[in-house]
Amino acid sequence: MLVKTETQPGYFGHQAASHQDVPPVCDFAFPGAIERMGFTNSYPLDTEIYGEEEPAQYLYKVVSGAVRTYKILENGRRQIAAFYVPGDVFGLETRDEHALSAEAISQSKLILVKRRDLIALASHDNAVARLLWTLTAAELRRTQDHTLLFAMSADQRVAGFLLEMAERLLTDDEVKLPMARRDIADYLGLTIETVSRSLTHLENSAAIKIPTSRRIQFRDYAALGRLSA
Amino acid sequence: MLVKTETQPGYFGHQAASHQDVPPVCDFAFPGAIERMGFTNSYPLDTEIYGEEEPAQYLYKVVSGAVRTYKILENGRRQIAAFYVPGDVFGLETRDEHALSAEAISQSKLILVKRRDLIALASHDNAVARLLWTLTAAELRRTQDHTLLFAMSADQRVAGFLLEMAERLLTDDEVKLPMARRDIADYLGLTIETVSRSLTHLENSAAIKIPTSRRIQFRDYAALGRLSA
DNA sequence: CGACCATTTGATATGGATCAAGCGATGTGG
DNA sequence: CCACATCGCTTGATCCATATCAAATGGTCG
Repeated sequence: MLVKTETQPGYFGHQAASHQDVPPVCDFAFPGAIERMGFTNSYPLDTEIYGEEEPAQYLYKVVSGAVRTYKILENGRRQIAAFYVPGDVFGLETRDEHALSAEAISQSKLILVKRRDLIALASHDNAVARLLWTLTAAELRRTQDHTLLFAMSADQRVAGFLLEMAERLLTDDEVKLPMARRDIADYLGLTIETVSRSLTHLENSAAIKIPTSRRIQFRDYAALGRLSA
Repeated sequence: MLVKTETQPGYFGHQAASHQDVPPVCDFAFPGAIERMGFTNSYPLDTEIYGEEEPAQYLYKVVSGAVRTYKILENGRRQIAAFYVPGDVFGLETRDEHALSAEAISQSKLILVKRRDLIALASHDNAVARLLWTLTAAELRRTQDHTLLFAMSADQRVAGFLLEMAERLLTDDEVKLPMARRDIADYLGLTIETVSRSLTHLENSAAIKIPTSRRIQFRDYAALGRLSA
């Protein structure tokens, strides 16, 4: 549960099908009709998508690549709030200005939809209004789960992080991490050294295997789950 | 910004007045018409309002007293997610089950509104739909700010916490804390001893004065702000 | 092949946890 | 009204997980 995230609409069961009459362009979380209101844009590695306190003009959906949102604290530390991978939606701000900055972690292709248009649409299309709510709610859930990680030890945080990534990126019992150790460290509130050591612990305890630093093979979910608990 | 929270509707300026035609029973965050759909209930000190994984039946607004939401981790630690004081709304869950438990921190009076009724209303009243979204968004913002605290030192977390409380509870340069040290510790991811020591540091540095353990007088906001930064 | 940068590994330092005592308010019974 | 128990908080002493500092390794790209 802790590492469960949910990007799909449909928390309210009977309402989930509200967009199914429109053939979806993408597999989930936001429907074709809305995507077609937007356009595609590409971002090279480590480029800014938007900055903190910039006006929030767009809602973004990841087509390919990956994105981090973060904030630089006055003490110089960077806290990463979330990672977004293909299918995820981000940038749906609640005020007119972004609370966080966003950067492409790797060469990324995004769909951008004008926030103003969406809000206007939501004011007479109830399904759109519900979608905006649902997306915000999913983000809230994800952020709450993130908070819980901070009550745990370094090894537990890393295990929890891996399970979160596995849920979103697993293919053939392996995850190709889109982010560097520094990003993982800044997401978990640890140093890169500690992240590295924790990964080594997990490998030594036969929970995972690390053929290369970006590839994590899952050997023993139960062990990871026990740790992340 | 870090400790800024916002319970009032109206992120979108021109939309904020959508409920003003109904005379509000309470001062802010959710309008009289909706409150009248609900009823009042009282909870003694330290009693459960709802438990994790219970069906989410109601939305709650604090009339008097105070509430904490939290989760008990498998390692036995309790992570407090948020505190709610008079005027605050909580319990607006995204799925059909609560993600967190809620308890009254002190003798509390709450207004309860049936979640199902609200969602039904939202499906044809656009202003209600926007309100639900706005409330969820405010909660997201609050949770994001909470996450940032974990990137800081103990003294900084405590200073940040005090500023957050000041924003919501300040009268005459003094805050009457509704919660015990243990609650503060579990909110900040520290021990009660460390919270106590940090408060002493802040008092020694003349930023605050602590006439009794529940009363905090603010002497030097700049110093607190500098710390919490 | 060689330079560069990310990652891992090693040695040491430290902030906050833990363990343990003291203190101060509140309440109870004599 | 005062001993005395209780409970929450503060203060003190020590320990430990993780940070920090430093070096070695390895993968990538010219």
